[in-house]
Amino acid sequence: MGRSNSLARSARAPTLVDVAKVAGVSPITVSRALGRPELVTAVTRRRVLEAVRATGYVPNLAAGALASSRSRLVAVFLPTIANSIFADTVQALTERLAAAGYQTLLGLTGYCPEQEEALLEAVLGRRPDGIVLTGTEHTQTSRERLARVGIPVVEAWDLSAKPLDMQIGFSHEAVGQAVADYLLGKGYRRISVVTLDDPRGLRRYRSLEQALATQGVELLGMQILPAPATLAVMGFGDLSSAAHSHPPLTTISIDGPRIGTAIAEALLARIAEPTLARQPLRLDVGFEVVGRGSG
Amino acid sequence: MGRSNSLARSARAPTLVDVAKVAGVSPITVSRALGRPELVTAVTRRRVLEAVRATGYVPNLAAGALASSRSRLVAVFLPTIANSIFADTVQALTERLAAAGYQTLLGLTGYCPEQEEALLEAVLGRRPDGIVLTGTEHTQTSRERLARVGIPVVEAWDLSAKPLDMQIGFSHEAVGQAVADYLLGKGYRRISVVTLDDPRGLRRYRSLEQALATQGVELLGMQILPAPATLAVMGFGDLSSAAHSHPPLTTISIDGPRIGTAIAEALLARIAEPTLARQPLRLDVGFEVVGRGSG
DNA sequence: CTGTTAGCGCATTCAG
DNA sequence: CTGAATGCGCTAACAG
Repeated sequence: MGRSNSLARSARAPTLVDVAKVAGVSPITVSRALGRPELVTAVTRRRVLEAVRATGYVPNLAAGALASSRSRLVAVFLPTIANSIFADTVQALTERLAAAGYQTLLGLTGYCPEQEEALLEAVLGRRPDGIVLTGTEHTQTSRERLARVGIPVVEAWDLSAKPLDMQIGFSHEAVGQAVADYLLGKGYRRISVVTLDDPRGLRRYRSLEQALATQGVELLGMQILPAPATLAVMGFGDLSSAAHSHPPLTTISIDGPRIGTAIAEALLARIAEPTLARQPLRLDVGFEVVGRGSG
Repeated sequence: MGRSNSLARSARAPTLVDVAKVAGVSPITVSRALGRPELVTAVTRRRVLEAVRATGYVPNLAAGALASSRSRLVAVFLPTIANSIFADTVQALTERLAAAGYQTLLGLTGYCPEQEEALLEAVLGRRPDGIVLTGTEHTQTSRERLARVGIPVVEAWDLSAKPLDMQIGFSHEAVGQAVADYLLGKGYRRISVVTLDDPRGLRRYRSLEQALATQGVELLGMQILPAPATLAVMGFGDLSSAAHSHPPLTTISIDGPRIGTAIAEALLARIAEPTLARQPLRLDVGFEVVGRGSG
């Protein structure tokens, strides 16, 4: 006893049983000391922790997941990682989840419901404890699968009439309306739209168009750009300084970190209270129109 | 038999055994039909697939991982999701991995080796088949753990003298040198630096400074910005159009997707050939200095 | 507060 | 080409 001190890649990773032997307790006590310390004496706990360090034990989460049917995994589906608008949210979300002992499974759907469906199929095999989707547009198959498996789901960044489970977002129609109000209020009448080819962008566009029409203003034109797009604004004199300053002329501002935290809290609550009936939750996190000099 | 047709959340998810019963074969045959179809008759395979659809079976990957000690999981550690410079790489990487049946575990380290270490500890419990790290700066503990567990590791976006395992990146010293050459060649002599507070940025800076010094040029000053930084450039006339055009005055261009694919290929190769001794691999993917009118 | 028993769902041996 | 037995490493029940 006591020759397991080298850095050599051991053929077999230490298990709970190994730790238990070293600590002189039963395997289940090790399990408890690690996972639910409050069920164990301070003394035994420290002995266990010592043995853990001595052995270099790292719990096998796959085994734990199988035995407990809790994977401690949350799947997060994003259209793309490139759109910085999700960055703050994902950051806050993963941080909060990590603090609660959960890990993040990343899925990239490319704004495509079919790709989302395929990804979902694969990810469900992991039995995640929660799933975060972007938007409210999903294939029928995805909807059925999600309804059947009963895993807590958050649809983020949007609100719709029939939530899968929980929704945390804002109304893109309201954004279009607010932009119209703002611009018309500033006296603008010659308005044009450039948007990414994504469902939420298009809905903002349609809402804006309609709101303008109500006031007798017609859009001068529009451009739909394919997914990874770059937009540059150039001009002379005041236009350029206005457009390039920060923030630009007008921005729709969203509290990304708050959304991320809200998503995490919602999921963790559902996970903690699985008996809770799946009563739809819709949280409108709102947005803000930030114009030059309005802040 | 034949009342399992509803969408009701069944108390128990169907297992291999359920599928086997429906298909009239043994469980192991179902396993093979799904995982290694070439070992099974076309006829039995289709019967199994039919049964899979009928039952709505989704393989439990945790059980599979436990039994086979292959998790089909790759952990990807990023400093932040906000830096778009990683976006292309991660996109290509996850796509390639997904195509090979692997899923991506996301870790955000915030440019902090200690946070990376904590994350690593947690993630190792998942027994990932591969790990992708950003950069070459890691705590001693992280290095030891990684050496011991023997999981294929790729350090991306940088090169160093002592690779953990595989490295795919470029020399940030070379970048600094190239930038110096470029700017001096253009006749610039009054040069200043703004960089994020990140190890690689600082190394580019130091290399640039030194390269300039060799030519008798001294930096006019420098600014180190804390992690999430926004930089705006404003001016009058030509300066503004030059600075705001796309690409800006000078850019260091990296082929993100290629790096992502290269990482995936390297990992998959190692995973497929685990008997292969851990011979360090260093792949320099290079970079390009793209200046206005140079392209 | 601790231990015993049992089984999570699957894939890897081996046989046939 | 298919099947039977066995165990991966852990935790949920119960008992003491």
